[in-house]
Amino acid sequence: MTTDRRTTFRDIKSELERRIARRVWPPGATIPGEEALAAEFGVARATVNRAVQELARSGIVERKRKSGTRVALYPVREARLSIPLVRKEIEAKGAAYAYSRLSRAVVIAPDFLRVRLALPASAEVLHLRCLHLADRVPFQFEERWINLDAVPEARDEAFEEIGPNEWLVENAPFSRAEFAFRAARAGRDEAALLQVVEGEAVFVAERMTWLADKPITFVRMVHPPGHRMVTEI
Amino acid sequence: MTTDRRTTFRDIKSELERRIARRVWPPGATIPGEEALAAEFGVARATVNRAVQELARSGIVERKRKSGTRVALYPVREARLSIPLVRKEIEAKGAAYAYSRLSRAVVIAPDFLRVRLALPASAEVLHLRCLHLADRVPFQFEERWINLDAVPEARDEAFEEIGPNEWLVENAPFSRAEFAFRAARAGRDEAALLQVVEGEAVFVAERMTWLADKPITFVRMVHPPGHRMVTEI
DNA sequence: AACGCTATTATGTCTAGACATAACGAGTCA
DNA sequence: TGACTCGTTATGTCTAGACATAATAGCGTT
Repeated sequence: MTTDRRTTFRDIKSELERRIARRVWPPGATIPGEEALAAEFGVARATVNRAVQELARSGIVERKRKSGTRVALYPVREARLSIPLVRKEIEAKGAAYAYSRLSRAVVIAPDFLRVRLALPASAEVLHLRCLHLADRVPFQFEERWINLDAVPEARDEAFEEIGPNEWLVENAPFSRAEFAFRAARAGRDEAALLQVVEGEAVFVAERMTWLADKPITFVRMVHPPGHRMVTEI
Repeated sequence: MTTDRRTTFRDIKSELERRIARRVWPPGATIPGEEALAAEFGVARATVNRAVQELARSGIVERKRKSGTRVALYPVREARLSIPLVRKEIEAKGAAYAYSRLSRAVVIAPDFLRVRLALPASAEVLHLRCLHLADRVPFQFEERWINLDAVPEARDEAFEEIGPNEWLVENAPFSRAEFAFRAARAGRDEAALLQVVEGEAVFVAERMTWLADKPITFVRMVHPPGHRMVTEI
C-alpha cells in the first residue's frame, strides 16, 4: 500500500527544479502562472506561491508582477556562509577549545581604524589581541578594536576568561556587519603566534559591525595555512 | 489622514527583531507562541508564522515543535555570499573583461579528483586551464576539470571563445555545490600567470558541483594578492 | 528505577477565498 | 505626438479554519 501523502510545497519545488534542470523550461523562459501550476498539481495557489517564492529567493527564477516568473538567465547563486563563534567552530570539530588574551589596552583609534569605522578624531578604543587554540594548536589569532563610545561597558571587562567575540555577542548586539576575506603573508608576530614560518600564506577574515549606524567593533582574524572556509548550496 | 495599512508579516518581523535587540526577550528566552502573538498583533496565525519563520531562517531564533520558539543564544549569523560569473564580477567593477584559454586536454582523472568527486577508476575528464583578466591585468587563474561522463557535450567544445564557467551555466545546470576558500602560496606556474612573485599569498576558491548526485565539475580559482571577497549582513 | 504508551501542545503546512499592488498596454485627451 | 487615465493581469499577502507532525510530560506497567 502506498502512503499517499498529499503534495507539499516541497514536492512542487523539487518538481519545478527538475523541469528547469532538464530544460523543459530553458533559461529565460517564462514558466506557467501560479494559477495554472496550482491547477496542474491540484493544490491551492498559496502552495505554489510558496514553492516558487523559495526558488526566487535562491536565485533560480526571477519574478515580476504582471510579467510573470521566468527562469534566471545567469542565476546569481548565493552561498550561505555561516559565521559561528570560534569556540563553537572548534568544538564542532571535536577539538578542545582554549583561549588566551595576549594584550589589552585603551588607545586613541589609529588612523586606519578611524577611517574605516568613521570615528571622530581622538576617539578612544579598546585594543585586544587574543589567541584561540584547538587541541592546544593555534587556530586563530584575533586582533580586535572595540569602540568605547558605543560599548562603554567593555572598559570594565578584562577579557581574560571570556573572548571578546562571546562577550560582545551577549553585551552588544549588532544590526549590520561587513565581512571581507583575503589571503596575506604572515608577519613576524603573527607567524610566531600561529607557530608558522614568517611569510607563510595565512587566511584573513575581517569583520566590522554596527548597531544602527553606530560602529561597534572591527576585528581581524588570522588563520594558519591549511585553514579552509567551507560552505555549500 | 494616516494611511492605516494593515499590519504585514514584515511589520511583525521587525517588531520582534526590535524586542530581541532591546532585550525585552533576552537570548535564551522563550517568546510567546504563535497563537498569543497573533492575538496581540490582531492578525491570523499564518501571518505570525511567516514572520517568525523568517527570523528562524536568519538564525535569530530557534524553533522546535512543542517546545516553542526561543531567542538564539549564539545566533549563527549567516552571510549571503553571492557567487557571480567572473565576467560579471569584473564588469561590475567597471573593468574590461578578457579571457584566454591556456590549455585543454582529455585525461584520465587524477587521483585527488577521483577521490573528491567519487569518480570510477579511469574516468575521463576534461582538463582546462584559463586566465581571466580585468583591464588586461590577471584577475583569476582558473583550473578546471569537467566530468565527461556527466557532460559529454564538453568534448566538442574548444572553450577558446567562451569560458568554461559560462559554458557550463548554459549547458550543465547543477543542483548542489560545495565551496571552499583558503589561502595558499603561489606555485611557479601560477605566479608567472598572475604576474606575481613565486611564494606570494594567493586567495584560492574551490568549487565542486553536482546534478542529482552526479558530479559535474571541480574548479580551482586562484586570485592574486590583494583580492578581497566581501559580503555583508 | 526503567521502559513503553498516550495525551497534550506548539509548530508546520494546506485550503479556499479575498483584497493589495506593481506593471503593462490600450484608449483618451490636450 | 505626448501625457494621462484606467482596466487587466500576475504576483504579494492576509484570513480563518483545518489537519499533520514532532516532541514532551505524565501515566502505568514491568
